[in-house]
Amino acid sequence: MLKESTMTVDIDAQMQLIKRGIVDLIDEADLRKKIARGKPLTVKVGFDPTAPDLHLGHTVVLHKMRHFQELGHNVVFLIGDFTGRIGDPSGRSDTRPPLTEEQVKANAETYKRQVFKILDPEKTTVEFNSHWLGAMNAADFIRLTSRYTVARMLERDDFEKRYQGNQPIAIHEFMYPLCQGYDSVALKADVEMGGTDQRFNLLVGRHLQSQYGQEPQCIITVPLLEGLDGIKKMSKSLGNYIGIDEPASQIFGKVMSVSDTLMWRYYELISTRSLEEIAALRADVENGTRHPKAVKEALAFELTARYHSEEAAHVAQQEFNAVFAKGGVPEDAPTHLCKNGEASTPVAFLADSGLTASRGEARRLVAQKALTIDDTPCEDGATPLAPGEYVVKLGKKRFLRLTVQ
RNA sequence: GGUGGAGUUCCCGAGUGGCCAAAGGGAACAGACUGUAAAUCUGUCGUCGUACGACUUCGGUGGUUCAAAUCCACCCUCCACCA
Repeated sequence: MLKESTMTVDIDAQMQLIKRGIVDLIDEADLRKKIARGKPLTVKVGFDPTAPDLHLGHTVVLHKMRHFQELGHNVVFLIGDFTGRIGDPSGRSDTRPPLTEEQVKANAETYKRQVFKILDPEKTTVEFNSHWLGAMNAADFIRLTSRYTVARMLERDDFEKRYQGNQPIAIHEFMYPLCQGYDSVALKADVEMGGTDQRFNLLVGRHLQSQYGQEPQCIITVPLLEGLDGIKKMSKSLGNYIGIDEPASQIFGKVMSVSDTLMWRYYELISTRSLEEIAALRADVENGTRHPKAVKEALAFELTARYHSEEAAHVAQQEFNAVFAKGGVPEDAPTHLCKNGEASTPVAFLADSGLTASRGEARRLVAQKALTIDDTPCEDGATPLAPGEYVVKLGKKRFLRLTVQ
């Protein structure tokens, strides 16, 4: 009896961590049952091999995977090399060119290097779904498709909308969820996770597993992290992302540019602080004990340190404050050389150095008082600079070290 | 296979022969205010020129015209309906 009650507490503790920041858990009772057996669970998450550059948006689910690892479970990092070749239907984007095996391998290596900044390599299995999907023949595949109905397929939100709105749905789009679901069968997954946009696909896996005589997986969805604009989801194509491979100064600076509202979202979803700690920070900001900027710096520091190192984060923080609070210049500012004094007018070197897209833009910005040379505002774009070295600042974010011979 | 519709500058979207580099909105950028936050105000937002200006652009190619994003022909792409 005593033993059983301590077990229950243990499960409660696990559930608390698992449930942090998630949107759906289907089905909670199921998950408790699975955990109660005391065997490590197989937790599966799929990734698209065409985009190996991870950004903070992807890390939401990676952190959740990490939570499972901390609780002693096994995590499968599944690279959807087979499904990736078919093309993601929900995006309705252009058909992606098929990847070669070398590309897939290279991308997989990139993935590993990146994800193990969060995941524990010891407790992570990397798999490729071409192993089992590629081995299927037509008969196998049609057998798979017989396990699901069109009506149920049309329950998916975007299919439903398109069907009702007389928008086309290609047949292969139905295959994508089936393949993904079959991955769960092949891996005998206990849990599958993904963004909220994946909910339907995850549920298909649950159904297929029971069709194939397995115990259905539990599914967990995590929120889609908003990008730097604070509105749209973080994505590379929208350009509102923070890549985890970016230089420390970039990560730090980008986090600092995020709005105060969004900062709390990042805290909840991608920082390792406890929820209590975050609530305390929020209370302090609200009653004026702490400055929101300081809280944001702490977040920027944490994230920069994770993807680089504490030292790098310190440097990035110092530089950030030197540059933006005191008007300094970043270390990695681009340089430009005007040979023999040629093209040394501001309009010319701004455009030639690539700081502006065109001379017209340079001219406009100068007219708008955006240009500072050696801390002196410059409104004259037409007068050549004398030979020497200059520090050029354009607006708040563009810098140039200029040498005129 | 047939019929009809659509393709405009980063995005959405006006524009049916000259007054169109092309309305409006969004995004973006700059300035003021700040904490490289938010909100707000102002301005900019094809290229080249200090500029009245010149040049390039409205899916592609060719044509009509003094003049085309706007008209015609063919082509490409996308979509809908019917089969």
